[in-house]
Amino acid sequence: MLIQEFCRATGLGRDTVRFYVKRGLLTPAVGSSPGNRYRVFDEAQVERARLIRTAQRLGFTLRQIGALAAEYEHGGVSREGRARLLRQHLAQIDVLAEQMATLRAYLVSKIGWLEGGENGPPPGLP
Amino acid sequence: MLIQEFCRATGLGRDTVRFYVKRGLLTPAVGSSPGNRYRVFDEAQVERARLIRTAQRLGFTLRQIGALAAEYEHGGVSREGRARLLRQHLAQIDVLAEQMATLRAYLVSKIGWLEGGENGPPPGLP
DNA sequence: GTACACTGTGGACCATGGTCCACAGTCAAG
DNA sequence: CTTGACTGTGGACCATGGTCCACAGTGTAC
Repeated sequence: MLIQEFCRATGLGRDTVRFYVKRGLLTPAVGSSPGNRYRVFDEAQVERARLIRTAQRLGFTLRQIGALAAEYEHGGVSREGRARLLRQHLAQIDVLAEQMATLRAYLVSKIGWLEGGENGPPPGLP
Repeated sequence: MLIQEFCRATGLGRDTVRFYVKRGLLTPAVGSSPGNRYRVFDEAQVERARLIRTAQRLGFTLRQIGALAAEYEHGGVSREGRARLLRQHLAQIDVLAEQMATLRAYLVSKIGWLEGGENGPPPGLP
């Protein structure tokens, strides 16, 4: 598929896709026919775009995602190196999860307090 | 406490604190003695700074955090309005949690695959 | 072959969230 | 009363992650 259809498939903008390609996050084939330089995307690229967006929402930078995506595509790193890289990402996610749980618990208790007529003291951050 | 001690207490930089104050995220008293304009921070501000950093790591923008922080300080919104605001944040967190769980599961299975000698096909993103 | 949609490129521009710097006032210690 | 640490201000600068634009080539339909 060409860029427009890829944009529809992924929800990304044309310029965002160009930006990701420039960063090496997406690696479409180039030249749908000899003579042009149209980028040609396949399903693997669509899947990769989804991975990028997910990781991004989790607070990973495009730089980090580049490493993760390269791994995802079986980049030339050693098996141990790749596993170590993934464990780093995992640790990052687990830290995030803990903080998220904390903030979530705070929000839940605060909502309960607000809706319960504000009895007692307002809950504080743990 | 003055800004330097506040920075030590929160791990923020001087300029970052100034930046947050400008944005209204932190609201120190001004004037430790008549004649100066030194910002005076208390424990509530330290706690607030922690809330800001946590929320920020979870992907909230400073703009959103401003609203949350105002709520935290019992800003002048109605009880229903405040509860609604908090539920929005909660929903945002829950979406994030789901995506996080997905990516986490992918990472775990991929690590297992790498460490198990790469038997079978590489796990795909769910 | 002309029109029109689609594609490419390079570069300018933008918002966010800081970070750095020069310069000036404040204040406690000696 | 000077020195040095600390504070304030305004403004320049930076990285990240886009977004917009003008201009030019491509491809298809008429």
